[in-house]
Amino acid sequence: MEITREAGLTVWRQIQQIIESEIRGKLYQPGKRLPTEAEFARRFQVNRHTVRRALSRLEERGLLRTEQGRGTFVQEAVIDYKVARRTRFSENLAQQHRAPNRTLLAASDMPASTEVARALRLRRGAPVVYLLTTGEADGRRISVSAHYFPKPRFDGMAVLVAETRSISTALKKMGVEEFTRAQTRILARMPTAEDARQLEMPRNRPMLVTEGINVDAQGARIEFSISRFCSDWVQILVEP
Amino acid sequence: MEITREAGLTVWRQIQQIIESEIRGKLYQPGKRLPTEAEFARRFQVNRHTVRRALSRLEERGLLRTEQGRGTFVQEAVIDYKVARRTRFSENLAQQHRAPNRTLLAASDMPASTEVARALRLRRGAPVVYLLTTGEADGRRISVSAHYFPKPRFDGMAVLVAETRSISTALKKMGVEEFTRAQTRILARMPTAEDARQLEMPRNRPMLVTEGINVDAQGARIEFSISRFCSDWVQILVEP
DNA sequence: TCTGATTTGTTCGTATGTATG
DNA sequence: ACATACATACGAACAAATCAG
Repeated sequence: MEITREAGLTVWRQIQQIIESEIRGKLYQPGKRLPTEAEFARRFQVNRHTVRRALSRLEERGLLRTEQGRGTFVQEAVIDYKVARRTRFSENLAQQHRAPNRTLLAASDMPASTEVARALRLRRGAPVVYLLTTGEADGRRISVSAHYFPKPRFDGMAVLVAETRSISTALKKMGVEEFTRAQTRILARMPTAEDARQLEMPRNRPMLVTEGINVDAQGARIEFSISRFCSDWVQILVEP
Repeated sequence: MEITREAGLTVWRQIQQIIESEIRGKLYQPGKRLPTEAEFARRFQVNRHTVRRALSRLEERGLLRTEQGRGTFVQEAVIDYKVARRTRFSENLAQQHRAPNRTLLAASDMPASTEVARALRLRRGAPVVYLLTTGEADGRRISVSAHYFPKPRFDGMAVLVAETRSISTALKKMGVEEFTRAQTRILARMPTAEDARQLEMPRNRPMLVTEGINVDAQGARIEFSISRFCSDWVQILVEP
């Protein structure tokens, strides 16, 4: 591949197309680091700015991800996290042929905060079961979630979730055959240091945060959850 | 939460982040008064000027509102942008008692890109009407959207949208009495320089991006739209 | 814990070609 | 022919994040 400076096409566009074809041709593997900007600049005999312009366009399009001080990486395929009336983490990912898994990081009883109380229609300070879990797909951590269940109805959730590695299976064992998602709020924010550590993501990439309320067949609120995703790996798909 | 004076981060930035996380964590309820500047100064062991600097930055970003002689209040500015089967920008905001408006920034005919063609079920390169609009609430710009409509069915949309200042009203005048949202994809990313300029937001705050497909009563795809929001102002609320 | 090397991110300035009126 | 505006490209320097020793 050669860069020409006479043709109508600008230099940075030619470089963009070359790198893009090399990514699509799997010359650089997903998740792996690309050559540095300086190396590209040497290879194409251009200024680093010109390379940066090409890379930045590819980043906008989602083919690349750059991390300050670390390098430029080929973006792995994004996961569509479906949100619908009936949303189950494991079914969600199984449909996309990805191996799902849920791991319990922490569990405790605590009094409901104002936010949790309002979501579960409890009094502030009422006892709830708190679980902190991670969701994985193909062994990669894609979400960290806080779950709140009203006590005493859901005493013992922690043990069940740890055993079954699934919220929906644990709920079934607690006698909740069917549940649906009443409301989901979605927002974006930058990760705190702890968010970044838990999600194994860089601090300069945005997070998607979903706050969801699940209700049982009778309409009683059984779970409030706050899930955090790295937006580089996960998009949310809303389907009626 | 502790303030450190050694790290690279200035003291007022640390305070800003702590207060911001407390606001986002709903420790201070929207509309309610925050602790006084003097109380913050005591708590963080800093001068009141330092606290004021943190607060003033949060006010710039719209999270706070200060009133001389009364105190500092959490701004209830976050707009819930509802996404449901039947989503209308104007009804959406009218429900929240906010004055909605839509402004046409640009309009043209163009051939469908791969993405647009797939969304509208057209051949790549098929002619579409492209509109760039802004959505406003209470005079503040909250979204910038690109809309794509298939030609020739929606020839003349640009004029109608400019006149009616509403997509749904314009569609009605084109004979589309009823339409529903078939799918919505939601993602977060950092704004480009152009995004930031159009949304009047800083470069270091994340954006929420929604990609939506609308279909008419017969199920034909009539619109593909990509909307960008500043996540500081807007959250997305998914309701079945 | 500190230091230096590496890598990306940002901001200057300069020069050139092209399209427009 | 000239002025202006804009995008492209190069160069230098420094800031910020990361990482290995």
